[in-house]
Amino acid sequence: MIKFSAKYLNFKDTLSCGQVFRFKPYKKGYLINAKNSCAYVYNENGFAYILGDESFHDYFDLDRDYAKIIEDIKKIGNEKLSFACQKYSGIRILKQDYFETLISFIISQNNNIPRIKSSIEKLCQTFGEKFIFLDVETYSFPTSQALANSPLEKLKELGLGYRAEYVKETANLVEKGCLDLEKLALLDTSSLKTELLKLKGVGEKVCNCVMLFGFSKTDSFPVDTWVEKVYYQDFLGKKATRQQITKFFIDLFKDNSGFVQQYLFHAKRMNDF
DNA sequence: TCCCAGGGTGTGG
DNA sequence: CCACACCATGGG
Repeated sequence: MIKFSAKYLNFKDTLSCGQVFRFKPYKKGYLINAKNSCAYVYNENGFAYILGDESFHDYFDLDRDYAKIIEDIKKIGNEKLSFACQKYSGIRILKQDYFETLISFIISQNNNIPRIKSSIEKLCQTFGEKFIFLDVETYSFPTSQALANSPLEKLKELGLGYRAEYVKETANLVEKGCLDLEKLALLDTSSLKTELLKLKGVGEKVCNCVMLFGFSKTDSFPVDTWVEKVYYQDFLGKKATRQQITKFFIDLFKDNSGFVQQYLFHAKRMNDF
C-alpha cells in the first residue's frame, strides 16, 4: 500500500479531469485498471491511499514535485489560473499505457466524455481479458492484436462510429510492427509529434493529449472546445487557430504547459469560471 | 429539431 | 495556406 499527501493527490479530480476513462467508483474511492494491473484508491483524513502493486507509484507520477510546479505557475499572475491550480492542486498527470492512450484519444474526437467512457468500457468487455480484483469483475484493455483482428462492423457496434476505421488501422500498424510505441517513447516532443500526426484520426489536439497523458511530454497543450473558451474568455486571447492557442500557452509555460492545461480544463468544466 | 461533445479528413479554392 | 462539408452518436 502507498500512502501520500492528499493535497497533491486527489483521486476524484485526477480521475474525472478527462485524461483517463477507465475507472469506477468503489467503496470509499475508485477502482483503477491500468497496464493489466488493478488498484483500489481513496482519499481519507488528508491522505491518499493506493492499494495496488508498485507500478502505480509511477502511474500516479509520485516522484514529481507538484508544489513547485504550482508555485511557478502562480508567478505568471493570472488570477483565474492561480485559483484553479490551488483548488485543484490534487490533480496529477497520469503516466498511462501508450497504446491505450492512443486508441482512447482517437475515440475522443468530436465526442463527449461520458460517451468515450462508455465506448471504451464496451471495447474492454468485448475484446479485453476478464479477471477478478477484490471480488469485482474487470477487463483489461484490448491488445493491438484483438483490435486488428476484429471486423470493422463489430467495432462500430460499440458506438465508435466513423472512428472505428481509425482505431482498426492504428491497431493494424502496431500489429504488423510498423508502429513501435516503445521506440517512439524515446523521441523528443517534436519528433514524437511528427510521428503521431502520421496516424489517421490523430490531429493536433489528439496528438497533444496522447503526448501528455501517455508519453509524459509536459510541454504539450491540447486545445479543445473547453480550452478554447478559456483562452478567449479568461485570457482575453485575440482570435486565433487552435494551433496558435497551443503555441501561446507553451511559449508562456514551457514544461509546465500540460499541468496548466489540466487545471484550466477541469476548472472550466466544473463551472468555476 | 438543432446544438454540442477533449476534432480530423478530404476537397476545392 | 485557408475554408468548409462531412463524418456517427447520444444527451440537452
